[in-house]
Amino acid sequence: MPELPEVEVTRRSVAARLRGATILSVAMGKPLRWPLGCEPQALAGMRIEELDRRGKYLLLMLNQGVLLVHLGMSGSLQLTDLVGPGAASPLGVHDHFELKTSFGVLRLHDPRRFGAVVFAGSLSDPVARKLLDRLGPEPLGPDFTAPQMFAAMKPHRVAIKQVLLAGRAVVGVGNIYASEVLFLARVRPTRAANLLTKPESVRLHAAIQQTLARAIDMGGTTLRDFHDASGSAGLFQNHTKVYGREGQPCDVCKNPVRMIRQGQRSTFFCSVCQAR
DNA sequence: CACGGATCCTGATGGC
DNA sequence: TGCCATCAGGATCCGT
Repeated sequence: MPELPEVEVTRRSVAARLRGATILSVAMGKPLRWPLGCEPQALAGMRIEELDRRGKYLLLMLNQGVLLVHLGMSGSLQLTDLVGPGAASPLGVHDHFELKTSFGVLRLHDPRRFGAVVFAGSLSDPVARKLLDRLGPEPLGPDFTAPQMFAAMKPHRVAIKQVLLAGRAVVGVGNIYASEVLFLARVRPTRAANLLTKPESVRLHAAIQQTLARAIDMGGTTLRDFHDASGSAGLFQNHTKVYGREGQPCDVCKNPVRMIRQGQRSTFFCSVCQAR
């Protein structure tokens, strides 16, 4: 499910309510992608000082460490009251991690369990660095520039869409937004990354920033089950130009949108608007 | 290093 | 209705 916009929407929906909360207890369901890395109850008593994000990782900054939360393909967070009418019910079959805090109950719901919650002593801890070090620049941050992205494409002769997904040239662009961004930039997804021209890299850079920012503003993309921590669905799925629109007329030229497979993932594009 | 493919897991969907 | 194959928003690991 979640690409960068969905994680950011999740972060925003949780941050204001959990900042300053003290962890009271921890409950776990089935194993996630990676082990937590500490005794669950060792988190009790720690305080959540800030909620940050790096790529698709949500970072719960604690006074004695950090929890790195990844939503995988099907994860979402839910935040409910600790007591009262809106209080959390017992853990469901797909609830695999729960933090009871003084300000509310935070749960990770993740049917496919590709998600993860990992504790590290700090962001410079090897545990955290192993996950974060390889990530490319933040698409909405100052390190992401058209020249930097152009240079990052140079070592790669594979299709540009796959390079976007790999997260080294820029982080956070997943399968939906990769198709959208390439359409907006008028670059064919199959183009060899190292053959991207400078003008194209300028267009692609702008398309990435614009598309992700817009998706965040719209609350992300809800295809089937994404919701922010308060339960609200996103709206961006109503505005995709190519993703999920195989056979439908292109917004710009009316030619049918095509679907191909690249690396076992679907790619959508317009063969006229994205001629090469 | 770069690349392609298998892999983790569950649920929805479509063909027969 | 059941059964089977395929596909789904991610990302790592392994062999070449």
